[in-house]
Amino acid sequence: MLPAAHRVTDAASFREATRRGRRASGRTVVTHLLLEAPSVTGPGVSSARVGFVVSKAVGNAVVRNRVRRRLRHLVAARFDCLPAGAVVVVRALPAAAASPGAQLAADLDSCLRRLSLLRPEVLV
RNA sequence: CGGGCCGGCCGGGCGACCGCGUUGGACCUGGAUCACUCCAGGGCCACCGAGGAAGGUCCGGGCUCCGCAGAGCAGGGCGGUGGGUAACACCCACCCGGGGCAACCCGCGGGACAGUGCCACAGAGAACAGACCGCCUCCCGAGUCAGUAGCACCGACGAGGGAGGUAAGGGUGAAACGGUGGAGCAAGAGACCACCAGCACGCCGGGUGACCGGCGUGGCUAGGCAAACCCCGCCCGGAGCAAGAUCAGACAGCGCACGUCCGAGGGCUGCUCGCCCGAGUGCGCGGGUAGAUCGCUGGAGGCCGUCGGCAACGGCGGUCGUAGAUGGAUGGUCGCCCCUCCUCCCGCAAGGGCGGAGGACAGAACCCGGCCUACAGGCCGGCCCGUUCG
RNA sequence: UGGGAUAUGGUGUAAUUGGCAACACAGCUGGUUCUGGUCCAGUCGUUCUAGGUUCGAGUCCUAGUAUCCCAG
Repeated sequence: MLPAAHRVTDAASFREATRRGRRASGRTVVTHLLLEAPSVTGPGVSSARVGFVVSKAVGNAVVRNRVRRRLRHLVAARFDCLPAGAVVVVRALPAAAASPGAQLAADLDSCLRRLSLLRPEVLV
């Protein structure tokens, strides 16, 4: 899926990515991208890292877990397109709770394309 | 066959590909070390990987720390009886009260002669009862009748008023100081009698007990609310795994107040006492860190058999023992089967077929025992009532 | 994790010891006016839900639901 080493796990990175990064939003997700963040990226970390935000407004614990797991699978399939050192934060909107996996994939691709991360031939 | 009551259990299955986490194994790379070996990273292989409620966090414990927690008051909880349990506000059995034809269900179910308080409206009267209508006796008495030729006296009736008697009846209310019948009386009344209901006391019998049954005596009647204050009995030290322990790492102090055995401040929830620690502490401003490891999963454990017990449960024997994340793993995409529903088609019907949709509630975070709440669908067992047949 | 508070027409708030659910604004209907406004009258409630105590519950008790706040 997505190994733990490629996850964003500290609050500072989340804050930097959501405040200073570029943003693209769809119907079900909002994607933040921060390229080459030296203040939060350590010297040994070279690959990209991804974090997820699924708030309580999305649903109860079961729904939130399901949304996050689907997004992790979708991001893992597109992980090679992310540049090294990038910090990506994917935030789920309440509409993501009732959406099927294909809808989430389309929205995520739309966001990544507008952030110029995805080549057209990779699109589903 | 129809309706109902109770208890127990499951809560999708199989397969393919791609993934995630813990643990273990061999291998590779790097580092430490004379070495044994250890640490970090990487891909590979193997095992395992959510629930009956994991949920709400409402109770009870274990565990950890608070110098092992003392007394009184306050505070909180519980409340029929007996048992079970580590403990409980839980469970089982029984008693009492209520509901149901029944199986069965429901009940915060101690005390109202220790005290204080409340019982609106209506009603005469609502808590040491009361007297509106009514009924009865006596007195006064407009007047009427009778009587007389007429009037008066005497006699009968009598609107109305007064003095008393009475509480059976009416009416109010959630609740009105026993019910029915008799005897009695001017009218009436437990003032009296019989039966019934209920209360108190005594004796006898049964039960561990709550309590139940019987007999006798008494006085004839004693309202409800303690989920109002309260009284009685029993129980409760505080905090919580962000407890707590170890390692690594960072920084910067300054001002004010009190104090160093005439003791600041702190611990024992709050107050008082008492005990203990005690040389620094409190407040304000400013600065720094919030990383790793342990705790961390074997526990009052599950299942089977047997014995004791009505049961909850307990004794003994055997057997199984496999989640441990930390921005938080346990998944994603499909195929087949199963169940339900819908459209259409075939068929007299039972039913069959193509296609489509749906399959609940819900995610471990220290661990147990309960309670409560949510839940598609399904399985098993026992019992009651009614109808029909034998 | 521990502690606390609230829920009443559409909205914001009341209701003394348990005893007729009140007020303002908004909405709707009707009247007044040539029309609109103003004004007048009327209308609008599972007192968050369920159960219980009581003759009687917005109030008392128990359980639940939702929202908010505080401490670490």
